[in-house]
Amino acid sequence: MNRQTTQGGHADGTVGKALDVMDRVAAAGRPVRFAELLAGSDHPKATLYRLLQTLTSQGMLIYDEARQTYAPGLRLVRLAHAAWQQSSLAPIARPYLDALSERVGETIHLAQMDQGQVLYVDKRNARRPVDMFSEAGKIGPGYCTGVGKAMLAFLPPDDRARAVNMQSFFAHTPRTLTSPQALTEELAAIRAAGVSFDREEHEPGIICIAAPILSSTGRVLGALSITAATRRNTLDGLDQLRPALTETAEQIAAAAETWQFPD
Amino acid sequence: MNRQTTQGGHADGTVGKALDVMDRVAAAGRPVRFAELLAGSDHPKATLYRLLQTLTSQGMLIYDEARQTYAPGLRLVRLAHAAWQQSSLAPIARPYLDALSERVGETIHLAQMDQGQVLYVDKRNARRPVDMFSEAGKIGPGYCTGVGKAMLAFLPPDDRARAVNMQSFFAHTPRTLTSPQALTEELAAIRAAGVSFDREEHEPGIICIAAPILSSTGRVLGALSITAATRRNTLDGLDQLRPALTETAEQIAAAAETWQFPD
DNA sequence: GTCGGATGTTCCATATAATGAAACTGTATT
DNA sequence: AATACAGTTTCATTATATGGAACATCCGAC
Repeated sequence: MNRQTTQGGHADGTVGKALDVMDRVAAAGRPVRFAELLAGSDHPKATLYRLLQTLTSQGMLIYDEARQTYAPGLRLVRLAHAAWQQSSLAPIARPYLDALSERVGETIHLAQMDQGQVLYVDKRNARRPVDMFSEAGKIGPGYCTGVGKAMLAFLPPDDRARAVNMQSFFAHTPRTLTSPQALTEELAAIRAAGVSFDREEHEPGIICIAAPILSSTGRVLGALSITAATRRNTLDGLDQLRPALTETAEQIAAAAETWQFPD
Repeated sequence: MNRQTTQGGHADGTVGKALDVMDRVAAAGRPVRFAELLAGSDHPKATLYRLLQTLTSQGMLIYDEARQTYAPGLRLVRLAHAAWQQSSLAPIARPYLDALSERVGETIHLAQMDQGQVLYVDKRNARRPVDMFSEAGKIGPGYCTGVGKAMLAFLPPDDRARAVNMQSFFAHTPRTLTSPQALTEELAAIRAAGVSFDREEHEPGIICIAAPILSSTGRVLGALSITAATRRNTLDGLDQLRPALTETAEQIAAAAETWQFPD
């Protein structure tokens, strides 16, 4: 039950409206009926209808005639592959994630920031290395995850303030930080420490240590985390892995740098 | 060097044009400059320019000011996650792929058809991983891959004819089928056999056996393949795995069926 | 430094495509 | 049969996209 700020922003032109519809269909997480979308939208019936038709004919949505429902289309998967490969840290970070995974044996996440939210772009499981965006593409909240806080902490002040205000502050657990003030204080502490911890703030029993990935100019590129269950590890235990974590984060930052400026 | 038919189809409305631009940016496989896109597009400068601006402001593209290049944006990854989870066979097939992987130990691909092309939606690596790049979201040709031929073979005749005509018939290897006639004959043989083989038609040294995943009504849902390197296995060797392959394909089909019609 | 040429950006009258109220069709429900 | 509801189509109106051309900016060459 995750009430993220459902934006609504400045939808420029027809394309913006169409993409807004895409978002809503995707956000539903299951096939949706026309009426459902109509209820949640401020477009008139006919307009929404034609948008859906266009998107369907474009392969961005799939329409199930039998059940009269819309779902995101596979064309997206194709496009996203290109995005993942070119515009995410994942391909660059891959070998370093592999090495870190080998070294610490715990679950690892690589994340980036997208519109105030955490977007996971790669992952290593505690055991078998299922590579790929089965899990990548998943989003999470910024204010109560290790990677989210690590990235927020190192944003430029104004961006940070804006991002903090976009958070929902839903109390996922008793430990979740539920106010902008509390979060802002925490972020200052994280800047001082260089790493962030998730102290069961998102899911009970799940803790993590995370470090930002920063460019040489100090810009936030992403974040890296090591996750564990409280029954298998402790915050102190994770803190032992801090050198491995920050070292890897720096390697990824360096690799990204070379990639950005080849000659 | 993969010259797929670059479609050009019926781009309805502004949304269609915008998505066409997205495709071109994604197809480039690297950040592209305005001029490059302009050259490959039949839109006038100003039109293309505004389309790019809209897409960028929507997060569908990322614009690198320094290099003046466009690349697919991370918003896509978010949307695609939803598509992958809801509209692909991958989540349903996951346990069966795991089991098959355990059983045969070779590289496995799960694919679906998208606009005449093969879209890979999941994968398991071989125990001794062959160096082969294919990940979810990747696309491949229909006429010279095991999964592609398996799906084409079982399409309804008219769809099949249309799909066959959309192929590029580029000769990736000496063994590639390079004419619609040759492919059509092969597809008939595959229908009779129930499985297809890739006899180094796409990459030298890489062979595979593939089976279609068919709904109870005979509709093509996707295809499943087992891949190997010629230095480690033979077509006959792969044929030994046919029961495991077809069995898994049937299990996935059955699972998809239940998923489609829960009550 | 100045010129030439290419690349990227803005303008604005026009044409086109999106809009949405309302009418219509089909399918459940009583 | 009557009613309600979800989905689809119509069409005059309006907003939006269009694209030719002018403008700006960058960069290498002379």
